[in-house]
Amino acid sequence: MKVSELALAGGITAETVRHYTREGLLHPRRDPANGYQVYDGADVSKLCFIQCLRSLGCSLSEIRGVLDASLQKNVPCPETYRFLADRQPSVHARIQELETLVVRLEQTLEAWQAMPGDVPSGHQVSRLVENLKQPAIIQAGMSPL
Amino acid sequence: MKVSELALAGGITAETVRHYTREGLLHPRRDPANGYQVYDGADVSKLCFIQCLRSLGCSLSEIRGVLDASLQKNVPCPETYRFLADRQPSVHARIQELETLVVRLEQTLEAWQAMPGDVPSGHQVSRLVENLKQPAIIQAGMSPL
DNA sequence: TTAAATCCTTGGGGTAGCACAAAGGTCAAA
DNA sequence: TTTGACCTTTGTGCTACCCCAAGGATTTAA
Repeated sequence: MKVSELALAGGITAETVRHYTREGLLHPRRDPANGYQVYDGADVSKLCFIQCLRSLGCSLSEIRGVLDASLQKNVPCPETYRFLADRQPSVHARIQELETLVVRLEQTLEAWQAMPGDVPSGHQVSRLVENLKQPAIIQAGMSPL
Repeated sequence: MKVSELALAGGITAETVRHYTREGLLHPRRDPANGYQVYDGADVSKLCFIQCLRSLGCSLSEIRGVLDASLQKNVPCPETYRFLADRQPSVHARIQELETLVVRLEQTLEAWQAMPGDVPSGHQVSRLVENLKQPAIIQAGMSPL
């Protein structure tokens, strides 16, 4: 299969597939006839795995590491286990963070809606948004997870 | 207060404060004596607000928009309400996504641990990680939330 | 069969949200 | 007064992409 076919299967763009390939996450073979990059079914499931890890906050180089390790030993190795296990706390923390924020957000919006008048104005409203100005639960650098 | 003091108060780096200032999110006054950027208490709560919105997945330019609108009318305006309200679904979706992924992750790790032998190897393990290769629940472009 | 539309390639540039380093000015304590 | 920790601006680098253009290959439709 060609780039855009793999991209379609993985729900991403061909550009991103090319990017992953450039970064050494995918290893297509070359069609000698036309120089096209050729992927197979294994690359589709690899791509799903990549997307899971991306969504769990892993960088491309980390993912490359996991992929390379699994590939070398031809099986998911202890390093992969460690790596995945280490991810857990930060994912839980991120979920917690988002849940806290969404509650704050909802409180703010509800209070806003409950206010008399179509277009709430004045320092009434100012106090509502104060809710969203509370000190962040966010730890440095964790947000983009 | 100076950059690094504000940074400390907000739990971020001075570089990031400077970045936000360059991007027009913060508007410090200048100490004419030494050219230092001077911030006040309002900037601290502004910074908390910024971090909340960042954590909810807003870009700096979006945040600048909200901040400018609130500043112009001297009060959080309907646009701000709309903006915040529009955020809700994607935050819920992201929480859902992370929860699904974390369950998969835990299943994978539990199954891994339950396996006989200290260093699980062979195609036994391969099948475990297959769990993480299921088609992504992820919608294009939503992950970095 | 030939022309048009749609792929593919490489290459370069742009983006956000920072981090880091250089070169110089400032400030408070010893 | 000197040291060391701060501040300033400027500029470069990073990650994980996206978008565009030039030029070749392939597919499709007349």
